[in-house]
Amino acid sequence: MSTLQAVRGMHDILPEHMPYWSKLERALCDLFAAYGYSEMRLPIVEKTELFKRSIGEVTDIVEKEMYSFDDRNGESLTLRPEGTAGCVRAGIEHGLIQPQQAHKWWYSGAMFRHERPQKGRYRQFHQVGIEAFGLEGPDVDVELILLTRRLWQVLGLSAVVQLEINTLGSSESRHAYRALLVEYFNAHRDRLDEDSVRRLERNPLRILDSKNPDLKPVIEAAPRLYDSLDEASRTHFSQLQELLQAVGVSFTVNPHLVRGLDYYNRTVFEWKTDRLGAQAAVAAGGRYDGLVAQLGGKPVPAIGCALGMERVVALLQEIGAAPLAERVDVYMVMAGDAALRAGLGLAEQWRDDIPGLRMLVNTGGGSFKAQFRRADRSAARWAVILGDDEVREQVVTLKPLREQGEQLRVAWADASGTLKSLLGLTTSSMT
RNA sequence: GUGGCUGUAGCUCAAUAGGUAGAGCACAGGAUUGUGAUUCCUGGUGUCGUGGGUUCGAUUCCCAUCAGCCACCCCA
Repeated sequence: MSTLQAVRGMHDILPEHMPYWSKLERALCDLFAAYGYSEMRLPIVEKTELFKRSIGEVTDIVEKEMYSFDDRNGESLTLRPEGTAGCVRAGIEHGLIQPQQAHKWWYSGAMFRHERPQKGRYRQFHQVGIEAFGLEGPDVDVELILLTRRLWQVLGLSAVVQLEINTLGSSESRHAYRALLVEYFNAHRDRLDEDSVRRLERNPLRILDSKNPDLKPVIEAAPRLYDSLDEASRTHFSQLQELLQAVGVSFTVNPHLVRGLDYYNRTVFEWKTDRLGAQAAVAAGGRYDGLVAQLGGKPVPAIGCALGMERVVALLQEIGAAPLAERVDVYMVMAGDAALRAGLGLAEQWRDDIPGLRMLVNTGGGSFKAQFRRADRSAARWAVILGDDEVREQVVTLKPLREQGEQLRVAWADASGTLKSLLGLTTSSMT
């Protein structure tokens, strides 16, 4: 192969896509500030052991999807496949996660999973993680859902996402149920398909969610999770539903909603869409009350949620959302060496005089026609014209590009004042 | 990891029952010796994804490989 290509599944996000990303990122930042969640930044690489102990040894992620390698000292390191483990590790390591204390954090960044690339699925992808520690819920469970629901509202995506919730019960009741299920499906092993036999070892709860219609009778006769649910989890779940109803959040209970990571318990939820092909989950999360202790911290309840940024961006494009357009105030058109010399200086002076000014100075020469074409395509509101005549008379010509109007000729000494009032710029206009 | 489809100019695509390729858009210059649309004229580029095989000759046929897409699986 003579030309270099990006590594499979690791995509470039080009300038033309950034307006959608910026729209999402700004909305998120505003929301986190509004709800009182603090940002943290975490390493992309962690010890492999961390993911094995948190996500679970027999999950797909740990068994076959991690980018792991040996460090120079022989220790196994891994490119993070998800964010919660590193967040919990950091919280414990710095003594932040303590009983009787609440913390609400968020972070974002690249995650890595060696899966087959597909629409909405990449080997390097970006997640926003939201975590809350030290709170039993279900009030904080609802807050997390409300925060994400508000994000959809802000982005105009409410109509294309639906909320599903479920409970997995306490770790104990979940494990008891799991054993019950394994026993049941083992007794009917001959009626399972190949995938489900494999799931029997790995994640038996997922058999319940099989897409194979042949399995429907076996699945319907299987023991139900709700029958094994402990009393406290039952109460937690019904309070959660009452609170959601009280604040007008619509949802469906999906008894088959199971998370792929081992550490979840009690509340799990998922925002799904039918606009992105098979990759339906846009954001998903749940409680992980046992994880902090499991990783060596004190027992502290926690809940978290992850949002797939590529998927949200894809949704924004899918529904034809308006990208966040960058404003351009002025495009400077120049003809000749004298104009270039004068123009570069004038432009710098205006940048000093007019805070917030967004000005493109023509580079690379070109005829007036070409320069005006560039000015037009830049979406600038005004063209500043500097040719031989203007340089001789020490003036600039200002031409409105977005609306009808006469050209103005302004002396260099007055130009920044005139521009400032024409543009109506104040120091705080940062659109 | 499994299966199906695809891969030609910067982008979207066409063509050649095997004889080394075109169009639109975009870009540059001009008609308009200093003014954005439209129109018209002019201009260039392709290792036809990569490697190998068959053939006098392969972009076309065969094999492999890489990548993309779609689904399974899994998940954000």
